Amino acid sequence: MRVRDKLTDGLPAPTPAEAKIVQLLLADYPLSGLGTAAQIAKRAGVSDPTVARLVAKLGYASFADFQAELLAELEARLHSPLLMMEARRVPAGDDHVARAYIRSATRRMADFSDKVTPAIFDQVEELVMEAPGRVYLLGGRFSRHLAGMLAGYLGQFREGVADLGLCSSETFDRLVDMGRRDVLIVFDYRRYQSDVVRFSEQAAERGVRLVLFTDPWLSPVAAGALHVLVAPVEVESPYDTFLPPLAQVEALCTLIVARRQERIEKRVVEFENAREANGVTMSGATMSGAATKDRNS
Amino acid sequence: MRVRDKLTDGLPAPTPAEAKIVQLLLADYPLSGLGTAAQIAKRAGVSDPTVARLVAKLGYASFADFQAELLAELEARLHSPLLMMEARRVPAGDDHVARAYIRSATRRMADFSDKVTPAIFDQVEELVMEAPGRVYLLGGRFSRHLAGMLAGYLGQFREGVADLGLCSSETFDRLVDMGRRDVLIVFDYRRYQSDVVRFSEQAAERGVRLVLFTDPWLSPVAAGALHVLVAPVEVESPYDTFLPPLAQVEALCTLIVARRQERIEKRVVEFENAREANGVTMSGATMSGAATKDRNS
DNA sequence: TCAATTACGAAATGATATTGACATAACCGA
DNA sequence: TCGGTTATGTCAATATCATTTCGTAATTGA
Repeated sequence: MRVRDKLTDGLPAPTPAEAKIVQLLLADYPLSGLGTAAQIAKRAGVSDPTVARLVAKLGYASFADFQAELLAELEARLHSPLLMMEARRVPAGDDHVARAYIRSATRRMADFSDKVTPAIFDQVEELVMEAPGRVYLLGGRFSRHLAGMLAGYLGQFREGVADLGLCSSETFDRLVDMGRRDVLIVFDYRRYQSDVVRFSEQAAERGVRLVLFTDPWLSPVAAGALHVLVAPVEVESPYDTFLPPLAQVEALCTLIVARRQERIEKRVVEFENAREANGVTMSGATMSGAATKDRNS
Repeated sequence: MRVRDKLTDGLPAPTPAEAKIVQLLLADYPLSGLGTAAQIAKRAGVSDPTVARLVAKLGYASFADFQAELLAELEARLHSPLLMMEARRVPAGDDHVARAYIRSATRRMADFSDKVTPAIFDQVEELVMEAPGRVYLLGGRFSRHLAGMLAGYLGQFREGVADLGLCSSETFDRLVDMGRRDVLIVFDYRRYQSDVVRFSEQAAERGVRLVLFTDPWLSPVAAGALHVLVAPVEVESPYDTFLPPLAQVEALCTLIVARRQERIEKRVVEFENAREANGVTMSGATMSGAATKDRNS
């Protein structure tokens, strides 16, 4: 039963003081119930114990219990309209699964874009580009592909970038080469993989500075990480989405390029020349892509 | 200034503990900030005074002051649902590079989500899941990670999935095993890689059915492909984005799961058991993630 | 009008929260 | 490697809160 219903129908014969409180709580439901019991009492013009007695009468074990239910309702009310907001344009429901998924993921991205903390990107950018040692990349079963992608970009930006790939027994051998001067970038999303966590912990013990990409539930790696980049992953799908994490990766790369333009340009040009010379990319009618693409299209 | 803005931009260089709190508060904003400071501290894994110090740093006289503003915002939001739209404020222009990028990518995604053609997903789903032979995955320098990710998912859905990884000279040896019964899924975005194109063409000649993920300028592979999935890649960045392509990949997987539930569930459960038995994932307080995750958080 | 019952507030209490002071640990520059 | 600095947890003091107890006022039924 909803809290609101209990307020309206839960009391067969409310006393005058009770009526005052109920009226106040319903006035701008559910916000008025969010403060302390004392505040409610004062605003309703009754004494503190009367409020306590009321919630007890309504069947709650305590005022805290009552407030917890109120919060749960508020959460439901706050979450669903937010996520439905943009979906309403389309008579959702019998939409195609694929399009529904992309819409859902897009909404998640929009939600995420308002919660980005730029400062952490600055810090990670600084750490990764200034690290005197090497930069190692590690990921879980799926997230390792994010690691690989970031490794690909970083390799264009600086030397000494190493993608550890799949975490195997041999991977642990790499630990002996890792130390204070190095940085380890870990991707770990639920369900957190024990080998990734163990490797990260051992690296942290060796003084390696850790950067962690994870979900809001925080991988255990977070404990030893210097910087933690959190991204939402939930969508209307049995699987979690990697779109927000990928957005973080790409945003970080964009930031690095913006900050270290001169240093990177030289390096990228050399790469391009090497690739060109070996005919790696199609020469013909291709547009200038990647790092050198023109911006006017 | 809104509380949320202070959280995202109020700290030029948040300390690790501060970052933890900020992320928690943003995670399900603004509800997570409604409890007591002690609750927040416990959930963020920091001490009570650290929370108090943070709100002080953000310019609030006290924690109560901070919470009062939070409540005021919540009230405004609840009273006029239209205000929720206003939350999508227009960036001032001198926005941080990282956030500007994510906003840009989000807009690209929103644009893309209106242009999805569901039919092609159905066709690809059918082709991939019904193919009597094997399913091969191939990608370019960066896009091969998308291929790897899709390979990871597909491997859970059916047998005979092979990620070809980096296109090397040895990769071409695999051609001899490929034939009419097989499917090759190619990821090729500008700049199109000649080895990927050549491999795909030769596969097509052998009767392998091709599925191509590419950008609007169409990789040369498109000529011999049975199905082509196009996704926009341009953003406000020197690099192209892989967000829309990744969204396609994830949407395809979601579709497959939705269509082949029974068949897949058995397979996934077996995988899970094997992983469980070998302690691959953290056993403790981890939520049930991925395919078996619960949806009530 | 009276007595019994219920409602209610004042004060007290035990618990909890906030915040300041202090100490330790981590970090940074030399 | 070593001071100086900052960050952060521990402890303690104070304030506040929820809740119990008790006494009084209001209400009800005869």
